[in-house]
Amino acid sequence: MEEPRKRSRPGRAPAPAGRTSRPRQAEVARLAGVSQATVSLVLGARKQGVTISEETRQKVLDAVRDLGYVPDPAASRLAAARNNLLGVFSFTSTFPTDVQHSYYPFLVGVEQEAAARGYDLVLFTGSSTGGAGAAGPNALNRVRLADGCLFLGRHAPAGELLRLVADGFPVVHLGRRDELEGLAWVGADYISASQEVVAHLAALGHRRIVLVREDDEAPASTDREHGFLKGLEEAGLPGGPATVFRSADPERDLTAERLRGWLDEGVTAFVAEETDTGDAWRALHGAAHFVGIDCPRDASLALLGSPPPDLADGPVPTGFDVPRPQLGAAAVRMLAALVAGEEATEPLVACAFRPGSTAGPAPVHP
Amino acid sequence: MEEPRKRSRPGRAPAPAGRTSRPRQAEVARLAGVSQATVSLVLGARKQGVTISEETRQKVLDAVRDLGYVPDPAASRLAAARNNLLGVFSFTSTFPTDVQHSYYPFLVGVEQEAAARGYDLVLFTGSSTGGAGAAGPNALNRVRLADGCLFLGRHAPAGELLRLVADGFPVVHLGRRDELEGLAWVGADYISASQEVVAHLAALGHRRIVLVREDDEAPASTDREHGFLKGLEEAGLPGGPATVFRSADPERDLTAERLRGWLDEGVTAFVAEETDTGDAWRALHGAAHFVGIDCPRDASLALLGSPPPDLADGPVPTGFDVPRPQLGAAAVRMLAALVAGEEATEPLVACAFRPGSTAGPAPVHP
DNA sequence: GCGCATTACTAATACGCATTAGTGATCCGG
DNA sequence: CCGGATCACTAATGCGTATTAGTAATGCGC
Repeated sequence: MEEPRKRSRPGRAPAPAGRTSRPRQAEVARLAGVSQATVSLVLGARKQGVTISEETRQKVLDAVRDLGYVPDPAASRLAAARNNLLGVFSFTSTFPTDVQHSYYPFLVGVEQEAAARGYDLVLFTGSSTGGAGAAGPNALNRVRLADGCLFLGRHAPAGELLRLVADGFPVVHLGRRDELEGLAWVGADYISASQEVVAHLAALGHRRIVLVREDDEAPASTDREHGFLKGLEEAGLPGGPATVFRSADPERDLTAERLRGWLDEGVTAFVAEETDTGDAWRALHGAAHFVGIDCPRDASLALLGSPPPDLADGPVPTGFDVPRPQLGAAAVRMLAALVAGEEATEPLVACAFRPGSTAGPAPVHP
Repeated sequence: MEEPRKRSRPGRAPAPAGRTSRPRQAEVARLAGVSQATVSLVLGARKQGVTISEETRQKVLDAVRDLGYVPDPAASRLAAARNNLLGVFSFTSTFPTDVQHSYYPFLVGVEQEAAARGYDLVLFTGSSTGGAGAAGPNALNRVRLADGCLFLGRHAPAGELLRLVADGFPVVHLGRRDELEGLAWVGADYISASQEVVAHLAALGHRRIVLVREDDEAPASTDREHGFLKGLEEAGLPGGPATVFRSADPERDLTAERLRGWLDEGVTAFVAEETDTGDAWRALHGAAHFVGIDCPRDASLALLGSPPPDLADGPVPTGFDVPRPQLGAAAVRMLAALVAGEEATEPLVACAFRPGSTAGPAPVHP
């Protein structure tokens, strides 16, 4: 048989030359005259029952100082079975050249909340997927190296997302996505916010209000319409499809004639939804200006969201702000909950009403 | 006595409830009908002698795909391997509320270059906030989880940085930092760029040029002065301390009288350095405006950098642009080189000359 | 057809730390 | 003064991966 000599250790290559190896807990333990486990106990946040005498504690801490010991995060995280890493995946590049197109405002909240909870962030770039990551149908797999992952934008392929969810991997989508069964998400409460804007207009005396929206089926759009109609109903105002103007190209279809027609019919307030392009608001704003409306004297305007950058210099529109940093923070909270195996937290984040200066009392009609 | 049942395993807390754990190499191995070691061999970059049959290789790769296996970064690191993660650490929050103060332009380049090389980025958070991420003297230590780390801003504590370097951990500082022995950095070549601006002015016929700078010792400042003086010398113009106006508070000290004095002495061009606050340029710009100088007819102005945001709407200053995205990319290139055990790459990145509209031919003197 | 190479794997670690069962001591009540 | 409780620690193990020694199977030369 084999004689019991010590195996010439497999498992490790010699340490890279020239690299002064840092002290380990074992060295600290030797210097302090205790066991490695004791060192770990002293250094680790006190868990439960374990008690360490003050004397031992000091010996260990002294040794730690003398040797300049610092823990190896890889080992800690491996042993603790959690990496303290949250993924952030955006299908487009996280830092596009043009900051206007970035998720920056969300990331502000994401970073803050993650930091507050002791998580670091891993940024995955789905767009490139060059180098190591396979671009194939499994491009999303790489996110599994984190404890959970946040998805930004509506371009993440549904199939892969659901696969992750089905595997029990914690996933949170920033932006409503409830067509995907089981996918956790956080989103802004456009319904309540839109309703509130209508209530504001109604309180100012407006009886006939029209919503201008683009022609898509995104939840963000239908929610706003929903809230708009709910607001009308609450205020006891006439609702129905006639109060909603829907167009695939508002800048072309929202003509001066149409606007004058509405005014003649007694409409005194107009509400536009916010979209990627900002076209609805731009069209409304443009037509009102063209017709020569003195806003808010002749009529009131409101915007269900924030104005596009090119109109940022104009008067502040009455409406609401999407609290992007708070959305980011809420997403991290939910993700952290899922990672911890808890229930998902509240998905809806309230929008802040913005008084603005484009809405005023309804003009007294002759 | 106890019957020989399996020890109720110490060493591990039960996995968080309800969480199906990610697949490991062991699961892949079982599915493929091979050993864990084989999986590791197939996935790892082919080392030496080991050979794997194409058939086995495929079985393993199929199993990897089916299970969505991704290596655990902590385990990889612990086993002395790479994990394709580059750290990004900024002492201040990476995404401050005000995008103006962010490292965004650098990150554009960092992300691109990292993606191109197959690295993902880990954003180490909690630098500013006192979150769970520990503020202690070892706040920087967690970056060791990554293969290397990029540091932004000049607030990273020197001691800890040097400790990382001394331990052989790949570190690159974005921004010159050569007072720290052994620290690799990348920075903009302010010397050449400043020299070029002076050359441009000299070519326009200016014979007397004054530099306005703030009163600090940052390399970015001294480099600009150095390049300025070098430019004068090259052009055969009078140099010396008289051509440099140095003030801790330029807006107060750079008075209209002083400016008139210079003009009377025959100075026809003024150069300001760029600083965090932009005060030098603001003072110069303000005084020139106050004195009623028609720029560039009466005198030329130049800015060694970019104007502060509040002056972004004014005329484009002649000077140079700091190529922030390229700096980010260069930093990643250097970091990747260090991780691969190669020599550091070129640390200096050239700035782009910006013609602008504030410099013109020197006025003909009576 | 026997030794020696080569091929294609697997077994057995080691990495550094966290956790928990176990083990002497010491204390305490009755 | 004995059994149990408490205290203060240590031993043993596992986390998931990389590496290397070992091995069975096959090929090959002479």
